[in-house]
Amino acid sequence: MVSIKDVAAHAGVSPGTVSNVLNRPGKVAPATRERVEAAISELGFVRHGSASTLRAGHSRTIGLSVIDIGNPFFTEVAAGVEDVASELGYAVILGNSAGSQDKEDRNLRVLAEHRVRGVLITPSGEDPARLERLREHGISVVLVDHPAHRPDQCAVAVDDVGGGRAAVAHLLAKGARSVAYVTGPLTIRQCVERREGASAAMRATGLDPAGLRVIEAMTMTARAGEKAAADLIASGLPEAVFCANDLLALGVLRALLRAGVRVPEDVALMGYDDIDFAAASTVSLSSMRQPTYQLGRIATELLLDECDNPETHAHQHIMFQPELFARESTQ
Amino acid sequence: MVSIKDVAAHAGVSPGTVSNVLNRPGKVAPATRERVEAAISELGFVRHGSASTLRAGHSRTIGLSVIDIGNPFFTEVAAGVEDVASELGYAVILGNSAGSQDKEDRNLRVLAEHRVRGVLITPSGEDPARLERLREHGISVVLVDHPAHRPDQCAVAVDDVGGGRAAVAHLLAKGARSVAYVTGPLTIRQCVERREGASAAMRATGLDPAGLRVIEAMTMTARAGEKAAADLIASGLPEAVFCANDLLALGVLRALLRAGVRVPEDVALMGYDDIDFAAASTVSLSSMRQPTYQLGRIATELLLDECDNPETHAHQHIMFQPELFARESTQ
DNA sequence: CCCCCGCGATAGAACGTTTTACTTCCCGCG
DNA sequence: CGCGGGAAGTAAAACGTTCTATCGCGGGGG
Repeated sequence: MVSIKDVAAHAGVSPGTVSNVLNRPGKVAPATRERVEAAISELGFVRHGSASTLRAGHSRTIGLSVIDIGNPFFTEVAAGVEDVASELGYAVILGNSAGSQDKEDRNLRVLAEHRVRGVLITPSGEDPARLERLREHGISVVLVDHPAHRPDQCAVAVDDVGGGRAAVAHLLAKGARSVAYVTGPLTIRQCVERREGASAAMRATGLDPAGLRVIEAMTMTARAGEKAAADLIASGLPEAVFCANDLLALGVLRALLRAGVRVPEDVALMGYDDIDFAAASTVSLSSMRQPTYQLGRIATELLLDECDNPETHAHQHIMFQPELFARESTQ
Repeated sequence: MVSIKDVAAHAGVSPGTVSNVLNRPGKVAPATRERVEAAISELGFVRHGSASTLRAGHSRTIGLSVIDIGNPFFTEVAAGVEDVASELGYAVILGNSAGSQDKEDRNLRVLAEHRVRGVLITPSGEDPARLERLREHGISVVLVDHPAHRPDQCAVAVDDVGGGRAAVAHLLAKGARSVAYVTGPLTIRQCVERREGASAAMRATGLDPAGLRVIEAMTMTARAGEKAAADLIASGLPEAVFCANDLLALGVLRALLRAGVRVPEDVALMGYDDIDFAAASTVSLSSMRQPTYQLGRIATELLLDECDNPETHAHQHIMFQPELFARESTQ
């Protein structure tokens, strides 16, 4: 294994100079720099990142912890993160919490051990303490798709209450009077806030928000949506169904159609996230679009700014508004 | 920042003993072990992974390099990888090559710098030399969704020629005589092999394989599929369209329907991968299913076996057969 | 002519672990 | 009673960088 010393010997300079070529090429005379660079490529040297991290006290790696990597929503976020990170020469360690706090904890521990420069996280629960521990270890944290826990922290979020309200307002405007809300675990903030928005919309129309029928699925997947639809069918269909995300909605749609229920004639249906597949489904799905890719990009830019320019960095709380796309499922 | 020395001092032992507690708890007397463990949790110590990697010579991290993280196919693979890795205490660094060799090179360099234990890769081109360089640095490589370059290497693949043949044979059996193949870049092996399979199927039915109309898209996305469909419509529709993946097929489907072309009456349509959304689309999509999650799981198991048991490890070349699912789009 | 300054490069310590060789202690056996 | 040997723990070197202090050198100002 060729190290910086071998390169130094081969180029007839000291290891320190090689390090300078690597890290601040401006500080070294052009002639020697070229000699060192020649030696580097000749010997096929690649820097030992761990040694560098150990000595320098920080790495060029960030962590990304998401709730469900199988969800196109997070995939798009991840794409935004990856793009920015790789532009700035950072690597991304991916952690999938799959909605489990345990798994999230394990992932965060791995990230802490790696001394990542910072962490982007969509927390799966509401326990800021775990994130505090990261900050104590000098790891910056930016919340993604989640409002800030505290002022001295960046966060990039989308207005979920507003989104839930707009979605259900739309359903009510189409004439529905009974609405069901198919949601993921109510430990997930997004699910809770979208429900609040839904209730608010009902209240605003003069309906009793207690009439909102809530079906809580264990996971936010199409399969879980199918099961939820079976429940709905068994216990009497509402006039409209609002789902906490598109995966659930697609599952509900599939199960309803299979049972001979017509959408939107018998039941109107709204999803959330406006994933690419929403518009392509059997009955194209009305949904709330969020700026996913941008969410990832901006969060990463904030994080890396916080890491690279700690003194000039200004913490920001960014809140996007989701956008309603009405399609066949709510005609 | 609390180090192993602080823990040692706090527990009244030497740093070496703390290291032993961490790495081979069996070697240390129960009483001292407890004392050390108490100190660890009391001080909130977390091991410095880089120092550990530096000294031990290897890390507990693997790299995963995929062609398109936006494609549910790869997402499912990644889920399989992540599950196995996290079960065995490994972290995963994700790299998205987005089909670009440059980006893939950059990602591999980052992985090499991190001295990852091994790399799982779906190569986006056919240049084994880059992977050789990794192996020279002592990094094991397992190919995912790609046959092995060499015997002393693990690989987990799916029979793409067979899949392409089965898909087109199905279209021909449904009565189509003219077939178009909508594919991604023909630098991607999967695209090439599925075309070969398609040609073989035509030959087997007594048709001239040169009659297979090939439309090459720059990316394998729904958007690219829509554009390809526009081309098809402009230049005269075939009786059947076979797409190199479901994303392309969904795009083609969307564009065809929008143009008033009926599927399958006017044009039969086949996708590939059988992503979850294939069955849920406007006209449910016939497709070739591949064991994606298993692909990721098995590849990771092979990789970690190779890393952890280098002497007993037997290299394997695994080849799965894809499975045809016929749905409305080819009725 | 000498002193000082800055540029370019160097020597060597330091980062936090793991590992090897070594010490100490105690037990059992001849 | 002495000796061998295992168990438990320690001291110190080593891993490959980065960084701080330092040095030599040439040039410009006093």
